[in-house]
Formats: sequence, C-alpha cells, structure tokens
Amino acid sequence: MPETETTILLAAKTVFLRKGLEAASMQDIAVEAGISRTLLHYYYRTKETLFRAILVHAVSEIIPRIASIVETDLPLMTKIERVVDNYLQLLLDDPLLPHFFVIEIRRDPQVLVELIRSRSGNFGALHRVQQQIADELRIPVPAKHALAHLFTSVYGLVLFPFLAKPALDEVFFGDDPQAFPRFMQAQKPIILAMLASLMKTPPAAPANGSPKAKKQNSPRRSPAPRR
Amino acid sequence: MPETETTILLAAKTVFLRKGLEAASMQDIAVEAGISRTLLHYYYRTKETLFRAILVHAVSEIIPRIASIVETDLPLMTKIERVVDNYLQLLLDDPLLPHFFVIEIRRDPQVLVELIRSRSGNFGALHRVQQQIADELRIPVPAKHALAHLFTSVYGLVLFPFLAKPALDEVFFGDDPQAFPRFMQAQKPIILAMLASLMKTPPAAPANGSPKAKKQNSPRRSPAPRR
DNA sequence: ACGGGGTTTGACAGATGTGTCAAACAGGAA
DNA sequence: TTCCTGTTTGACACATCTGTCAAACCCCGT
Repeated sequence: MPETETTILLAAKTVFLRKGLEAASMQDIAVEAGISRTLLHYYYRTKETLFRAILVHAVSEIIPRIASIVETDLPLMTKIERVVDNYLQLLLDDPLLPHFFVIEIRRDPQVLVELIRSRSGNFGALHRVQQQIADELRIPVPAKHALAHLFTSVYGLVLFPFLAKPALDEVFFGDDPQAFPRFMQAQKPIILAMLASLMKTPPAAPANGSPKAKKQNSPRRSPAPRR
Repeated sequence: MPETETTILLAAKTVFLRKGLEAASMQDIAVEAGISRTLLHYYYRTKETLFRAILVHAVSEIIPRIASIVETDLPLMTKIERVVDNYLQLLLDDPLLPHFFVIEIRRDPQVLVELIRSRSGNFGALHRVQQQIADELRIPVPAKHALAHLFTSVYGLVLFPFLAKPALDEVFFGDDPQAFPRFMQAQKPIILAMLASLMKTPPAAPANGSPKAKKQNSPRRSPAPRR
C-alpha cells in the first residue's frame, strides 16, 4: 500500500508528461491514481501546484547531471559523448520527457528556461564556452551562436526519436516493446559519428558502444514536495 | 474583406498548430478569426471536422513534395539535400508545423500515419530503398531499420530547431524576428555535413543553397568509428 | 418595396473542468 | 469509551466547452 502522495505524484507524472498542463485534467490524474479528485486538491491545492511539482522534479532529474558534465575540463567531444550517454539512459526510462518539454517550452518558455537556469549551477558559464565551441567546429559560425548550433544538433539527434516514437512503433516496430530501446542503442553510434564529424579534433578514443556500463538507477527517491 | 471560409481556415490553422486538437477551443479560433463561435459550426459542423481539414491541408502541403524527391533516381545524398532544403523553406514559413505534428503523432499516431501514407504515392516504395540505404551507411545497421535510422537523423536535425525555437529565442535571439531564420541558414550546412558524414559515397557536388560561395576544402578527414 | 436564400448571431442545453466545504471516516491518545 | 487530528469523499458553485436552434441580418433580383 504505497503512500498516497507518491501515488499522486506518479499518476500526475504519467498524465502530465503525456498531455502537458493544458490538455491534462485533474480527473485524468485522479483516475490514473485510483483516488477521488478531491483528494488531489487536498494534497495540491490547484492543478498548477501539482504541475509545478512534476515540472521541477523532471528538470531536477536531468539538468544537474548534464551541467556537471559540461562544467568539467574534458575535451568537447568527450563531453558530448557523456551527455548523449546520460540522456539516452534517462530517456529510455522516461520516453515521454521530450514530448513534455516540447509542449511546455511552447506554452511558457520563460518559466521553463528560468527553471532550467536555476538548476544549472552557473548556467552563465555556458556563454564562456561559446568561443571554444566555435573554434572546435569545422564549419565556421558566429561565436555568439556556436552553442545554439551545437545544442540543436545534439538535442535534435537525441530527443527526436523519442518524439517520433509512436510513429516509429506504427511503421517499423509494431508491438514489440523491446524494439525501440534496441533501435536507440543502434542509433547511438550514428549520433556520435555525426557529431564527431563536426569537430576539427577527432575524438580521443573509440570508447563507445556499450562498455562495462553499470546499470544505474537514480538511487534517490525525492517524493515529498510540500504543499 | 476576405472570404469567411479562408479567414476561418487561417485562424484554425494558427490555433491548431499552436495547441493541437485537444488544447484548442472553438472559442480560441473564433476570437482569432474575429467572428462568432457559432459561425464556425455553420461552416464546419464539429471541431473534429475543422481539425481534419487543417490536418489534411498540412500533410498535403508537405508530403507530396517530399515523396516526389524520394521517388527519383538521384543519389541518396542528393535526395537528402533536396529534402532538407524543401523542409527548411516550408518550415521557415510555418514554424509551428513540427510542434503540431509532434502533438498529433502522440495523440493519434494511427490516423496520422495513415493520412501520410495516403498522400505519399506508393509509400511502400520506401521499404524497397531500405537495403540501398543500409548499403550506403558507413555504420552497419540491420537493413530492416536502416530507413528508421536515416529518418530520425534527418528529421531530428531539421525539425528540432523549430521545436526548440521559443527557448532559443529566449536564450539566444531575444526579440529579433530575423535571428532565427538567419540561424537556420547557418545551421543548414551543419546539418548536411553531419548527414554526409554517414555516407560511404561522398556527395557529388557542393551544390549549396547559400549564395555566398564558400571555398571549402573538402573535409575528407572523417573519423570512422569502428566497433 | 418585397421576398427569399445564404450568412451570422444570441441564447440555450448538456457535458466536463476546477476548486471549496462540510461531513464522514479513520486510528491513536487520554 | 470519548476525543482529537489527519485523511478521504460527496455535493455544490461556478466557469468553460461543444453543438443546436430559431431568429435576425444582409444582399440581390424582381
């Protein structure tokens, strides 16, 4: 018999990630959680409150891991490899996250960007690496936008398959739930090869594929937001 | 004084592309069109009817152009260049299309895929080129999924910047409405370079859309990751 | 001026959604 | 037992949404 609050958060995550704030209803979440709708309001007074909890949790789950990689002194391509690796692990567990962020980036970009900034350590440090990225790119771009070019390339390649997953299932994978994860494992070296081809400096070591990667789950559950 | 029906379709497109079927309301569309909500029901009896008109129009605007390119006998990389070029032209005019399709692919993949099939000429022909794509790819993948790998790579690179546009505006471009189109022009050779790096056969000619001739020495030094 | 047909609107019914409230239901302390 | 406190629910008020209908409107031919 799990705690009511964790039940609520789990159900809310499922529903919000699939539909976004606007299209999701408290009724949807109550049914998903198997409780009465009123109880949702008891724990989280409004839909926005509950949504905010899910949003903060989702951002906090991803951003710090990525920020800590970016802030290291590793070579650029090594950072990219680790970032891609981290995202793939995370997204294979939560394939709806890209869809959720796409919806919310459109609905209220300001709030979302601000939240990401707040969980990024010194996000401003990113602007300091812009020149560095511009120097490393084989194709010349204005330094001011070098980070944007790299960002859209990396995130486009990594996130898009998850956005298109329902169509891929329909056309290529049928009902086999293992097919998509296997596909993404095969896609990973393709992604890294494309990104590596942008760099002047070739990657240091092959080091890809799936080495002794320990299965790692997030060991911490942080299920207790306050109302 | 434009025709009421075109006014309605234009407003419906604006609202549906931004919010998708579920989150959009007939009221939203009526306000956008500057008419009464009842009038929408006069021209299109239900919301689904109106939505269907927009969906069919959006698909018909894109898919035949792409299908006609794919069905030619051009070399693979040439096809890709033309597909990318066509999408960029189209999406710079309608930057919300990727967002719309992402929402609707999740809401009802079956209907959308079926509609795309119906506008693709012989969509089945795509499966015939799978082996061809697999042979051309530098990184070995099962032929059955070769098209899926190429599809996610191309579409991820091309569509994602439009999905992330609100965040890019917020972080990089500020209020300058010209910045994003310029950015995409600069991103285009990056996209093509990444895709070309996947191919065994190098692209035939530079043949770049950018009028500024860039004397780019052929970057043959492609690091080929071995596994 | 007079009809008449296509166009447009206000008003309504019924469904669904959010948020509040008081009452019912625990289960442990005194 | 009774009391108390935290949990859960049903019922309500209010807003919004969809779809229908009859009435009003406009414009053109007669």
